[in-house]
Amino acid sequence: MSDFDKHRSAGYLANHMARVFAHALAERIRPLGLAPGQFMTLIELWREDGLTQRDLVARLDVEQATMANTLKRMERDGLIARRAHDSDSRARTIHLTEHARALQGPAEAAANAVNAQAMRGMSGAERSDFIRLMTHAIDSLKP
Amino acid sequence: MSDFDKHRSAGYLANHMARVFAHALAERIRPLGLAPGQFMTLIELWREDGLTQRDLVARLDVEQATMANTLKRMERDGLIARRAHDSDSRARTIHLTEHARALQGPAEAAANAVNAQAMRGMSGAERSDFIRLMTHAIDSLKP
DNA sequence: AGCATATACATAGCTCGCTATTCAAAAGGA
DNA sequence: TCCTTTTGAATAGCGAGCTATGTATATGCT
Repeated sequence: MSDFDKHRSAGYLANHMARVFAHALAERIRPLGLAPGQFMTLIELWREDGLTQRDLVARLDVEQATMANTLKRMERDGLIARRAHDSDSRARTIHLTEHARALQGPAEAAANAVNAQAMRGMSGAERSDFIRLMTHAIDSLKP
Repeated sequence: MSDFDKHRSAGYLANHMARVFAHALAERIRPLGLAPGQFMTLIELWREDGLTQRDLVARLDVEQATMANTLKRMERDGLIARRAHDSDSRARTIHLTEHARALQGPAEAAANAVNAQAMRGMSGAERSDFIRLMTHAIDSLKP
């Protein structure tokens, strides 16, 4: 009846692939007490501490409400602390705890391992095509 | 401090890409009263009606609990009806309503349009590489 | 036949996306 | 200065993914 084949649909594959990536990452960082959504936030804070929620929203391209909830969980889990902003009393700056700082090495190793596993068997050219084509799709779909 | 670049991380891009795909699809099928998670289930039921929840779980590679909740929402929204299974009283067969059947054309058109937009500007070879490399990553990560 | 195991589904409770709304503070214009 | 608009963040509520558990029915073994 239909010519729609999900195994040839970029959108279906993108969803499926994101789920298996998230699952693989979750397995590896769970022992560290981390969840995948927290990981991306940590990456930005490892790069630069003391960002505001607004900064993180811009860097990670998620909605503000999503980030607010992620930060709430991270605060609950002892990964971040928030301090009053110097010059804007609406904002708070976000700071890694010692514990979160200590996780950088193992967490990045976990992410690198997952990426390596996903691309195992791809040539170097295929790997850069893969990255390039995903970036292309993102740019083409983003409003 | 770190050599981790999210714009070169397959996992980060996979997550980001899945989000923009889902957002683009959601926008286009919302007028039909559909959400993205329901769409994939409908694809299977358009192909073959009267499947069980178990069949759908196997075909779509999601967890049983995820499918149970999706089906509950689809029943609530008048997309499916469930009937007692012929020979197994634990199971129920899942049947599309007339309304859901009528959505096949426009919904598949929406999905095709999103895929086309994502791959706009890719050559034919790049498109098939894209599909192939995503499939490769899924297979490499799946347990 | 009877009991143990396996299976189909439902439910609870979590993460992490989203939209929409609200609130307080900052910035800007008259 | 005062008022409007903009902006930073929180919250409510939903979808869709997950794990873990519960419950009823089938199935299989002895």
